[in-house]
Amino acid sequence: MRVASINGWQDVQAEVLRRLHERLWKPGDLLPSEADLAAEFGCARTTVNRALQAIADEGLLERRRRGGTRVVVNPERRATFNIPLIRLEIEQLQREYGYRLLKRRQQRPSKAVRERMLVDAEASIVSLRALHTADEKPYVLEKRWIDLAVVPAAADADFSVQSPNEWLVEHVPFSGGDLVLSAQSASDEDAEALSCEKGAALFMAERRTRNTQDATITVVQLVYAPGYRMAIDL
Amino acid sequence: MRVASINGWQDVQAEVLRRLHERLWKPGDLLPSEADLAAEFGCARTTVNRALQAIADEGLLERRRRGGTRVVVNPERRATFNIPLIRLEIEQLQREYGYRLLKRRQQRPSKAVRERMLVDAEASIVSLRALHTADEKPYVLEKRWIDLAVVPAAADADFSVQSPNEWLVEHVPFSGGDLVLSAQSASDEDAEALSCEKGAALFMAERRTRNTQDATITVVQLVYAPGYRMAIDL
DNA sequence: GTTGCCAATATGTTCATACATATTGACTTT
DNA sequence: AAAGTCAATATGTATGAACATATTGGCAAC
Repeated sequence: MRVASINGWQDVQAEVLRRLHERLWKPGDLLPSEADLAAEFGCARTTVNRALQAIADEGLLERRRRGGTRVVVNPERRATFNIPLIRLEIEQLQREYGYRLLKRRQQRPSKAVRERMLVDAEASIVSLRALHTADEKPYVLEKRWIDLAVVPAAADADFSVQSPNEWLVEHVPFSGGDLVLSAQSASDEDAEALSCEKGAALFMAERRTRNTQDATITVVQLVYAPGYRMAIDL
Repeated sequence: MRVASINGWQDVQAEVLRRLHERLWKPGDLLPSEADLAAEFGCARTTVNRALQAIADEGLLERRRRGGTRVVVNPERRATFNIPLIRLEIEQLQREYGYRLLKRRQQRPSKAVRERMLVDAEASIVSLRALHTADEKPYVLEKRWIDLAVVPAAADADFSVQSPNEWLVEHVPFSGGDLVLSAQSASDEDAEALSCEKGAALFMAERRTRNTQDATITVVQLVYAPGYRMAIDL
């Protein structure tokens, strides 16, 4: 007997994963039915189901009713990573976190901002610039725009002590959004705020957050100081 | 009665999510026990369990035995994204995919490569440079190193017709790895291969792939042409 | 041959029950 | 007080049974 002892669904998952890695079941292959596997492993079909579901969620298996369970051909690696609060990210590096509000204006959106936020020209927007530092050194420049029509309370919020991100997390329920990562050359503004050369290669994350009614709450550009690396576990 | 009809676990999940978004249950709050919720929703505890597990997997709830289910304080947004084959990524943009092997050498690793691959100086490494094009224009420069001790077959593989990535996916079972995203200034080599200015800001993804024995199979640096944006759904 | 229908089948999901396990908190002992 | 003990409790998980649902493939009607 190959299988030492299959008790829980995690054991089933481990065994199935082993067979996948060993290429005993190759990409494109059809797996035995849940019932057969349950019989082989000596457990309930429910248990096998749980295990296969978990693997399918990871993207390694494809399951269809009546069609059975199939090994995915191009196992697209799916990475999941967290987007922490900047403060926590810095503190986790054992460095001292600092925050400074550089600029705050309330205005009509420019064309560029309108496109990013999907709002019209009459919208009232709070525009912010803030710098997060690690051990007194510039870590990331935060450029943020908040739609006052969606978050009226932002007009009176004091962003000089608490970063917009933390304020928003605390005060506004949000649901979805999207994230775009890119590389940008440092503009004059970036270079001054981050104390780096103009034209330096900067890592940028732009994030749009929507509420449950699908209205844009806020858009933020995080422009990191040169040398920043975003690590992701696979 | 607020709840129209709770049949399946997805309904329970939706209702719980609604209450989280509405801040009926605030960050830090303790939820009612599974049994209580099951009673309220008129379904089995198993069903509630399934729903809460799913939400916890998304990172919005924290569950501990005996401790109950708690709303996470800082709902770290967790993003999941796929890392497609470059060919598929380009084809999905409705552009014509092209591939060209620029250089191939078999050598001892340099110090930089040793650090990245965690191998010693006597290792035998296949070093590759390849260019992926979209509509004939440079899309991404692939710099790859393969450890022949781990993948002997790579010595005889013909990478002039098939990209290393696709060859590896087909021939080598792998399990884990890590990924680092960053911004880099274009080196002379980068500028020439990607037909861009030297010093331009380039988006780079560096990926290390390990096999089941935790040995480094391959390290790849993907240096994208200027303007590349990596989009991620949240 | 083409179309339409039906039965077989594999996964999806619910349910009640039972037991496992971690953790809390009260109570007891030192 | 401090430390140890133990029962109560909420989640974690297994099970068998049942029904739901999608999909396949064959058979029949046209």
